[in-house]
Amino acid sequence: MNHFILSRNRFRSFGKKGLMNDVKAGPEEEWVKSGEVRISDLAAELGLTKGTVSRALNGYEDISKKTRKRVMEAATKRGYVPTTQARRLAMGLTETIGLVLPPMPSQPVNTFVSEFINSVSAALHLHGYDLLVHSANSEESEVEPYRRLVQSRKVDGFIIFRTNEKDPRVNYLLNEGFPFVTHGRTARMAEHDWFDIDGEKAFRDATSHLIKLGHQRIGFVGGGREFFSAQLRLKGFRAMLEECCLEKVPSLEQPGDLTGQGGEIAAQNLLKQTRPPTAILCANDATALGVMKAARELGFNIPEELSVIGYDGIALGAYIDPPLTTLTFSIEESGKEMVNLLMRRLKSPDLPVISKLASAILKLRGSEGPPSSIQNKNMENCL
Amino acid sequence: MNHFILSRNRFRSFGKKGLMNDVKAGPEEEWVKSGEVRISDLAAELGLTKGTVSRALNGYEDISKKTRKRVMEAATKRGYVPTTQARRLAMGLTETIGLVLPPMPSQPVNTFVSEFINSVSAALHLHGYDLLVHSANSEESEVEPYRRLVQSRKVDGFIIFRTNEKDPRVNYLLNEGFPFVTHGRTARMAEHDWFDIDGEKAFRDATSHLIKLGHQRIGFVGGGREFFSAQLRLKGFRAMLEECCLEKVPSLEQPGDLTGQGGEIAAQNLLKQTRPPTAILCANDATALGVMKAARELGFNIPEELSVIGYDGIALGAYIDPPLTTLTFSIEESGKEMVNLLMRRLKSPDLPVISKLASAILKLRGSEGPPSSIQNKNMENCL
DNA sequence: AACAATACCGAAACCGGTTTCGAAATGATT
DNA sequence: AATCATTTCGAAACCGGTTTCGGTATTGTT
Repeated sequence: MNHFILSRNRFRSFGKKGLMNDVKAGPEEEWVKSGEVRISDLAAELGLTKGTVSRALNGYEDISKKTRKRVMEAATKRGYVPTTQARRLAMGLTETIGLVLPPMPSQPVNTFVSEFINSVSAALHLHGYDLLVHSANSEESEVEPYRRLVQSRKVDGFIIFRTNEKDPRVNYLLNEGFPFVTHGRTARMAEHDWFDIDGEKAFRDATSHLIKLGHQRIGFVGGGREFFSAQLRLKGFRAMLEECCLEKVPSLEQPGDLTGQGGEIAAQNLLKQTRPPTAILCANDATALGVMKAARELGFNIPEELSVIGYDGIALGAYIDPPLTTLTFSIEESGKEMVNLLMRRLKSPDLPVISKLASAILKLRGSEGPPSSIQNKNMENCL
Repeated sequence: MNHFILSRNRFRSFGKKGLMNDVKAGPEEEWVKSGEVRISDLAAELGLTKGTVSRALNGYEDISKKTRKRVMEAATKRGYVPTTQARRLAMGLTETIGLVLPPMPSQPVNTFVSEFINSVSAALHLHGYDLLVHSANSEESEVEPYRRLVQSRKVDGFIIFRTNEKDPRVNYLLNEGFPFVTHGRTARMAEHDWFDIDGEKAFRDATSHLIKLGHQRIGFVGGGREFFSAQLRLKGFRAMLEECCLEKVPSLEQPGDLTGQGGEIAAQNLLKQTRPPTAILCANDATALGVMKAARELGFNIPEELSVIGYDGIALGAYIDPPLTTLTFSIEESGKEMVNLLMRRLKSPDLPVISKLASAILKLRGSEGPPSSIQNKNMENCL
C-alpha cells in the first residue's frame, strides 16, 4: 500500500528483459538464454494447450506416453523452467519457510546462527522449499515480523529458535493456527511441535564428570529466568548434586545473561567469596569465556585452580588457552530434524504434536581437571 | 517437474484453512482472522470493482478522495493485506534478493555470516524486499544454486560475498545480465557493482603500527591465491615494509587458508626458523587464533615474545588471553551499503557500475607490543 | 444552454501457471 | 457392427492481484 500518488500511465517495461547484453554467441550454438520461454510458448510450439503441457510435465496419468515424451524433450531443449510465482499462486502455497532472526545486539558468539541457517536451508531444499530470513527490528514487538509474514502470505510455516518459556511468538502462531516448529521447549510445548537438546541430561553429565574428578564446590552461571533452556540446565545441575549427596549452596548459583560480560560479572561474584568454587559450569560458551577472563584477572589458574565447562561447542573454544571443555551437539542434525517436523506438519496439519529430544555430548578439551586440594569426604556414599 | 505419476482428481483442500482452531473470541469482538479477505471481497463489499480498489490502495490519482477514503478504511477495518504472490506475478517481479551461503566446512569463526545476513535483511526490508537464503551443496558446481534461482525467477538480484579473483558466479551472472553486488572485488570488478573493505590500507596501517613499535622482522600469514582480498592485504603489508625501508623476506610470508588450522601450520613454519619473526600479521582472525595456539605450544609468550594481529574484529577476540588485536569494520554498514548499491541497480539497470570502499580500523586489544629486543638500526631513514 | 475538458470508475485483459470438466478418439466387448 | 469403457486432450475457469482503455458523470467555459 504505497501512499504516494502515481500518475495513471506510467512507464512500464514489458516483455523481454531490459538488457539483452551482447551474449557472446560462441562456437556452441544452442545457448539458451534462461527464463525466456513460457509454458504457452511451449504449448504453441507443440500444437498443444498449456493445460496439456502442464499436465504432461507434472506427471498426470491422462497423458499419452508419446505426448509426454514430446513435451519433456521440448521442455529440456528449450530450457523451460516454470515461473515460481505463477505456480505458487495457482497452487495456493508459497513453498517458503520463514526464519526470523532475533535481535542480536550484544550476542558475542553467533556462530550457531549461521550454521543453523545453513542446515535448515539445505534441509528445506530437499523438500523443494525456500528459506526466507527476516530480521527483527528491535523497536517493534517481537511478533510483528511474524504477523506481517503471515498476513502477506509470504510463508507457509516458521522455524523458531531461542524460545522463551512464555513466548509471544508461539502464542501468536498457535492462536492463528499457523504451522511452526521451535528449537527449544516452551510453556505450551504440549501444543506445538518442537525439537530440543536435552540440556538437563547434559548438565547432569557435566556435573557428574566434575564430581568424579573430585570437585565438591561447583558453581553454576545460568541465564535469566526467561531462558527456559538455561533453567533446564540448572535443573540438571541441581539434580546431579542431590544425587551425589552434595549440598546445594545458593550462593554458588549465579544468574547470567548468556553473554561474555554476564559471565565476567557472575564469575567475580563466585570467585570473590571466602570459599570460592573449584569448578564453574556455564550455561553457554559465551558465558564460559567471560568466566575464564574474569578468573584470569583474579589470578585463578585454569584448570589447576578452577575448572570451567561451557555449553554450545563453539569451534573457537578449541583455540583458546586452555581449550574450553564444553557440551556440544550437532547443529546440522538440529536443522534437519526441525525441517522434518515442519514438513510433516505442513503435509498433515491435524496430526498430533510430536517432539524430538537430542542429546549433547561432553567434549573434553582441557579447561577442567581435578581440584588442587582433593577432599573426598562424602564421596563414598555415592556412585 | 515431478516425475511421479499423479491421479487426475486428487484431493485438494480449497478455501478456508484446514484448522479453524477454537480462537478464544474474548471480550474484544472485532478479532480479525488474518489473511482471509481478498481484494474481490473488499470490492464486493464496497460496490466497486477490484480494479478500482487496487488503484485506490496504490495511490493512483484517478480516484476521488471520497472513494479512496472509503476503500482505505474498509481495508484497514477488514485487515486486508494483498497476497504477495499474486501481486508479484502481476507486477512481474519477485521483490526478493538471493544470498547463497558458501559451503562452510571447518570455518571456526562464522560470526560474520550471521551478522551480515542480519544487516542485509534489515536493509532490504526498508526497500520492501525479502531475503532468500540458499545453502550451497558442496557436491555440485558453485554456480548451480544461482542458475536455479535465476531460471525459476525466484529472485530479482543477488548479494554475493567471499568472492574470489576469478569467480564463476560473477561470470555467470554477468553473462546473464542479472543484477548483483559483491562483497569483495574480483578480476572483473570494472563490470559490476561491488563493496569492499580497503584491506590494503588496513594492512599498511597494521604494519606501520608494528614497525613503530620497533618490529623489524614481521611475518605474514595470508590466504591462498584464490582469495583476492587476502592478496590485497599481503600487498598492503609489502607496501608498508618497502616504504619503511625494511627488506622483504620471502620466508616470512606464509600462505594460509583463512582457517585456524592453516594458521597453526603457518605459525610453525615461521616460528621454527632460526630467526623467527617478532610479530605476525594474519589475514583473518581465525588464522590469528591458530597462530596464537601454535605460538603457545612452541613456548612463545604473547605479546612479549611475539605480537599477533588479526583481521575481522570478531567480538570473541576480546575474551581470549591476551585479547586479540585486530582490524575491524562495520558489518552493518557493509550490508546496508551493498543493499543500496543493489537497489540502485534494480531501479535503473543501465547506470554505470559503481563501487564503495570502506576502511577498517585497528582495534588495539593487547596481543601486540614492542619486541623484547629492540633493534632500531634502520628506523631513522623512515617516518 | 451548449460544448469541451476533466474527474472518476467499470470492464476486461493480463501475469503464468494449475486443475476441472467434458468431448472426441480410441480400444475392448459382445 | 453397435455399444460401452478407456485413453487422451482441448476449453475454460481459477489463483489474486495490476494495469489499460474507454465511457459516463461532473465540472468549467463562453
